[in-house]
Amino acid sequence: MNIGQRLRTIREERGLSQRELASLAGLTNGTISLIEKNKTSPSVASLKSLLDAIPISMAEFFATLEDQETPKVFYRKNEFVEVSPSSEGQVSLRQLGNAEQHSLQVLHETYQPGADTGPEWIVHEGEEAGVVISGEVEVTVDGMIEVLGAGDGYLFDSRLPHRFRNIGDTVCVVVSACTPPSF
Amino acid sequence: MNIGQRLRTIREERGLSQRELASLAGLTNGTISLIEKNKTSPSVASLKSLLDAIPISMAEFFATLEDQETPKVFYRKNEFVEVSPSSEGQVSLRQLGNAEQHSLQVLHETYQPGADTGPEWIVHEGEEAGVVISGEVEVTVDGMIEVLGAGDGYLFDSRLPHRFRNIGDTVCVVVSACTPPSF
DNA sequence: CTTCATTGACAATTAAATTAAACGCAATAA
DNA sequence: TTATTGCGTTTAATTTAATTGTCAATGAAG
Repeated sequence: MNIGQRLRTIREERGLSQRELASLAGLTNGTISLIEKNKTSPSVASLKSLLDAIPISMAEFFATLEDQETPKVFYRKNEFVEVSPSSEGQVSLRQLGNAEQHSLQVLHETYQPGADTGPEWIVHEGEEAGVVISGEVEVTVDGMIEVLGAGDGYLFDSRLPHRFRNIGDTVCVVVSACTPPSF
Repeated sequence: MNIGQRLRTIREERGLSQRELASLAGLTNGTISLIEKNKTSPSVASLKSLLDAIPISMAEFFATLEDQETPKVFYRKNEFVEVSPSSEGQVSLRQLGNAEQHSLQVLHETYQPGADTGPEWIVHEGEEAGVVISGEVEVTVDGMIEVLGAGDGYLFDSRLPHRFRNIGDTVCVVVSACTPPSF
């Protein structure tokens, strides 16, 4: 659905800061930040307050949001959705399309030098594969460690504990696919 | 907004029970019950799940909801919204219009025999007045107690602690007004 | 009438959204 | 430099929504 991007767009169109809109709507700037980053799904009541303050109707808000929602096939690079859970800026996971509606999740991943998805192990259902586009990444799967460079790839059962680390001194870019989508 | 009534209407149009819709949407029947009674404001994500299961788009849902939202002046009796906080069934507070947008709140109140808004005192901003339509009600305001019958009325500063009790053996009906709306 | 199934509602618990207070960053001015 | 202001973000605590496990009421079947 990407409520967040839509809200941010119309907020910025009006030249409002998160704090300004927050005070108009009777909410806090923190809440707006979380909503715009799709870290939380606002209650209908909260969203209504925000839209009343802008102002724009719920129907309008969702109309243009759902228009672009007819089976979408092509995505420009700025349409990828950032989904990195802990946003330390070290790891960027940019998702192709609005997942959840598909049984396939494709990510455009960027690992800054030193970036690390661990040390807690990632475990989830499905299978996972990827190709390294540039840089180097150390991939650990169920105890097996390998350093992959541009052109290399991986494929494993996601239920095996796994971890990614950029141990080099250049940015590492990976394109990966998971099924079913989860993380 | 009355999300609840709108949801209930379209759900019943499709001949779905709360449980059926709940399982389709991946929620629980309890949640739907609360939403339909306007006891909670669902998250956009929850509402989306429900509407996808019906199915109907968000825009559609809010469009017809906001259509009837152009400055409404007349209300049929079935359009009053029940707002009694603790629904013991003893006290019914049916609100004229969709408050919050107005600085005046009018309630059509029904007190069953023995019904009591106490013993905790009600205190809020504004003024409050009412007329007894039928039956008898004991009204206590700031320690002053009076029993009012059909045709009688009251008017006081809402900041004074107050309480209503139907001490008779017949249903008591009162029409009241508050400003600003709150309870 | 009893039994079984289904309905909507509710209280207590769990999960999630929201707040309040910070933080880091960039631009500006002293 | 060193404050100062305004921005978006983040974290912990609080508030609110959602779930779970009932409950009484209704209706159909035996």
